[in-house]
Amino acid sequence: MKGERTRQSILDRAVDVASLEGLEGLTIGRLADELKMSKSGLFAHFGSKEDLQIATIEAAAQRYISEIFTPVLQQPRGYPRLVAICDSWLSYMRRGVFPGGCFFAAASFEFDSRPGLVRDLVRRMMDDWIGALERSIRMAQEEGHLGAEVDPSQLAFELNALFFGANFDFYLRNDTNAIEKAEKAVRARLEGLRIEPKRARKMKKTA
Amino acid sequence: MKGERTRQSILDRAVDVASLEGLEGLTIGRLADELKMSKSGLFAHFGSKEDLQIATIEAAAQRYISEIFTPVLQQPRGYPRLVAICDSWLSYMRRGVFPGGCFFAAASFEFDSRPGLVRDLVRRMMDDWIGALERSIRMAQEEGHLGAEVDPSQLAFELNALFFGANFDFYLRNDTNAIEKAEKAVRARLEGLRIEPKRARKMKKTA
DNA sequence: ACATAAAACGAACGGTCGTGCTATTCTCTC
DNA sequence: GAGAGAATAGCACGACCGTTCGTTTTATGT
Repeated sequence: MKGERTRQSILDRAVDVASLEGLEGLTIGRLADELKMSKSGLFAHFGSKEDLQIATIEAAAQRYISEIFTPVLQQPRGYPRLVAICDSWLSYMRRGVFPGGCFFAAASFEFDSRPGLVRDLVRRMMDDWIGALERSIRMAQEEGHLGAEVDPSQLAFELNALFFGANFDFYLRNDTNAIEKAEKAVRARLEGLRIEPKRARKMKKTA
Repeated sequence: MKGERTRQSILDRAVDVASLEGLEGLTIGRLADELKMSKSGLFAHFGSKEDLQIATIEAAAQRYISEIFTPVLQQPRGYPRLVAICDSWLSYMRRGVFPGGCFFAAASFEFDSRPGLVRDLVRRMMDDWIGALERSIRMAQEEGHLGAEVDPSQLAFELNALFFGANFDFYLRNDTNAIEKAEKAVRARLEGLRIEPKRARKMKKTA
């Protein structure tokens, strides 16, 4: 099917444009021009602007997952994998996977008070992301690498905040040390909570 | 002058709308309808959309400053004032000073990769804000409340990130504990760096 | 190679955008 | 309270928005 290939190339570009101009700033005419196709030809792949936005978010999520999670799945469960996820996020920022900064940070702030299907999806995606962070924190607890008193939801909140902070400092303020600052804060926070390997006890229990 | 009063009422509304729909989503026609005046009558106060956006940002900054900074200036310099600023920010979030969440968090992520006068102004505003945070951290060092090894730019980065994180968690994820999470993280971070007044040491337990 | 279905196009629609211009209405000052 | 000047309204323009529809091109299966 040729259609599927075209659709994918549209979405690839749409993701980049949306990371730069926002999901609402993404327009069908402009996208069509950039891809040298007609507005109506492009439009036919989606049926509405909202559907295009939704498909764009889904495409961005695929990129996000494959850039951040796929590489760390081979890391050993627990603390090492948690650190790997954080490093992976910061590397994803450094590599400029989306030209306008983290797609989901931008979409989160763009749609945080705009009811509709798009907002609902953005929220679901971010719930998944925070949920994944929490899960990896819990795994580290189960492996005995983090104390049981650590609140996964609290720690996930803090780590995510530092990531968004890095995006802000890097893309708006053009602080070349933005990512190092986030890295430093993340490392200090995690190491402060870590149970040192020598004295680490294995406490494999399902919560 | 009547014009000045009208202009102010336009900007009051513009700030609210922009916090909800973004500075780009703010349109002259819609704003005129809401204020029951003509597009051209409203437009005449500014001369261009970009000027309206810039005036809106300046109006939002006034609100920001009067809601966050003015109340804390009577706090004693140093650690108490630094804590007061943080508390004040979180209270500002809790009170819903802008209906769509922190105006500047939204504007920061909307314009972080959109060259132009608007972006330049948003950036200057955020530089000022971070600068103010850094200054209050340095004051606390000068007063001997924080160790000299603390890097003001690093700490300001972290505090700001936690504030933005609260905005994200509260407005997109509707987490009613968002602000408490940020508060907890901020308090823990600051207390960890604090040099306890010699005579006033007391045991504190944190849940 | 041909029939058929999929994909892309071109033109047009009603709306809204930002922005001019001119005319009218209101508000201050004397 | 009248005249001057500021403030607002009315209307039109061109550009672009998302969307529809009928046509033409291109790809696919036999």
